[in-house]
Amino acid sequence: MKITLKGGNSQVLEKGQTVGAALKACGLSVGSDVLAAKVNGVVVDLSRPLTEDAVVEPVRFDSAEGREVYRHSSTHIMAQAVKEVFPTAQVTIGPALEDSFFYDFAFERPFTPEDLEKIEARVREIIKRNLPVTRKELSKQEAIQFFQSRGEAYKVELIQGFPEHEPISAYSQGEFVDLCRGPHLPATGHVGAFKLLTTAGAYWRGDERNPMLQRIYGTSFPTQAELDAYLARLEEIKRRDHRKVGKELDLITIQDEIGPGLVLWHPKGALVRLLIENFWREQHIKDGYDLVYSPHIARLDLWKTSGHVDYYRENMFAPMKLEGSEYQLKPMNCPYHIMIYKSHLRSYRDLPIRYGELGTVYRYERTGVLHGLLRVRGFTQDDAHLFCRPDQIQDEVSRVLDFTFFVLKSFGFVDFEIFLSTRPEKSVGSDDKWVLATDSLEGALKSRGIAFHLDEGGGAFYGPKIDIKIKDALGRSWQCSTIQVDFNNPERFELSYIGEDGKSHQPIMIHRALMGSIERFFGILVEHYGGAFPTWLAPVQAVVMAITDNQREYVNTVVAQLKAAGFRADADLRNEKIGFKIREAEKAKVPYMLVAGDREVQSGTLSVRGRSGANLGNMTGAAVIDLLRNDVTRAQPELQPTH
RNA sequence: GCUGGCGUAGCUCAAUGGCAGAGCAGCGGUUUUGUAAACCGCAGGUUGGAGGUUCAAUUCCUCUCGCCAGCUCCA
Repeated sequence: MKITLKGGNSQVLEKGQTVGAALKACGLSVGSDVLAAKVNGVVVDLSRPLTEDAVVEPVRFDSAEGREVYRHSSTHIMAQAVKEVFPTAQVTIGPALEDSFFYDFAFERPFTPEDLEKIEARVREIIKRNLPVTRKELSKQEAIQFFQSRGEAYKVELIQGFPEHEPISAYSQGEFVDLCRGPHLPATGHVGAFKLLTTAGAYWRGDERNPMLQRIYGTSFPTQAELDAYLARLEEIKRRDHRKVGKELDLITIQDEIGPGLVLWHPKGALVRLLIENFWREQHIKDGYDLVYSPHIARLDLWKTSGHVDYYRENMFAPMKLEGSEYQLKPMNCPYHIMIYKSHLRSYRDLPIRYGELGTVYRYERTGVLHGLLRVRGFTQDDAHLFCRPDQIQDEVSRVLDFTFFVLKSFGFVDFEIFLSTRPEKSVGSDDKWVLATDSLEGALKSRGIAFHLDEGGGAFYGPKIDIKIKDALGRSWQCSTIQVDFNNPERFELSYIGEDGKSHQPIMIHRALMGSIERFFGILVEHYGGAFPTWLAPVQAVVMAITDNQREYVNTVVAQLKAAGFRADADLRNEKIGFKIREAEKAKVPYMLVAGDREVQSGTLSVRGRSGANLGNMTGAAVIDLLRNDVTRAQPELQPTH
């Protein structure tokens, strides 16, 4: 058989040689960094025998596939350790995650931190034993018998769900045998640095009616340095947590007395929010939206017409009775915008119509899902509804895409991931409509040269959608923006417009949100910047500090000058040393610190210190204003919506 | 909603059945200060809430509210 190393030379080998041997024969030095191999594009164990011509390629930790193999073997080692330390624990499933892995065990009690220490010690020992990992294939019957004999009821249940006549693979390392598709590392000694992270409860097969299993999370890396870097990143995520930073910077609180998931915006947080909202409104008006307002409650009948009572009830606050009819706190803005549309007879000439609103909605979220600002019960959507003719969908969506990227970039997000979700199994609307809408969305993405992932069947029941995920400074993705075509509401509310032909037609409706929820977006912004907002969003842009009481008057004059120029500046005239004032301003993440002592008063300047200690030298008040002005305009991208 | 952990001063955290404590912040004073913490003093509490066990509960038990980590959910 002819074996070719991808991008390298070929060798003719006898059948039955292992993949590892083949890689070597092709001239590759196979060290412990080679974890597995791709044979004709499929990742397999190095110990797999080859039987026919193939292109082979080493898999290392630097690829997603390599990391998966590495973490998967790591979780097997952890499972082996748990079985050795706690023989009564039953194994269930244990997959690799992006940066880590977990394994779920059926055990009579939760694992304690002391248990984890014991398990981790045993893991190190198993790594040291350097047990070879071997694969064997069993028939379904053999597999069931084998795992039954070992008392692994969950494995048996899994196998029973497998197809009848396909062989089932199991991997063993020493005494430990696990049902597993593989592939795996050649031996346990290939794992370098290992750490158990946390424990958690998790339902068997993710179903809350099933027994609760004990999940252990862990991670592993080839070197201690890589593990340390990962742990440092986790620390950084903790440091930037918007709940912590929000409290430290006095931006927002969520208080028990007010209620869970309900946010109080303190003056500084409210100011940042105001700046976000002002920007949002200005840009929407520029981009051809009509801004509207709608009330927080409406008759329950409206929500019956919209279908929310039928399909969304469990996420709605209970209705309240008033004057013999029921009213509902709004979970969505769309019905109101629809009613504004319906308040006139519309002509095809009026379309598209774009109604935008920073609309506050209330949703009853189950207590367990609430999470700081990222998941709340009362929040403001940057919502808009576009009503257009079917032939306008693509242009409208292209326009929204341009606008979305413009807005997101303005807030400092530059990495995006785009998903196009198509028709799910349960859906409303004719085939024609779905095809037209889906083609229009795809056409819009293509017209802008935007790469996207296809999420087949991931659309809403009422229409296809485009979701945009942003990546923050720590590389985490967040879904904020969504553009959804809706065939359902125009139908339910019997929307119409008079076409060129003088007949009545149904408009297409598009829901879209750019930031999603202001609360959530604000939380993400706080974490993205670690509280150090860019100057245009900073609640306090500059603090002018007096060294001694001698400069009080001078400082006040400078502050007045900055304020007159439209900047947010405070004076710090307290009886404190300059080091203390600097420290406080640094902790408050103020972008500019302007120090005035006798020298500055003499020369009519300020000693300018940037956030995080940058010494920007001495400048006049006018020069400081230029500096701030530059900084503020630089943060707003030169780019404009391109349509 | 489920599993586990947690809840003490404005904040961060001590005290494990026996008088509730520290640092920071706050207030008063001293100090007039040069780029991330000057010094002295004062005040600050229904230990999340309700009930129970006990001579005695922050500590043990029950219920409840909230938070945290997950699970589930997110038409």
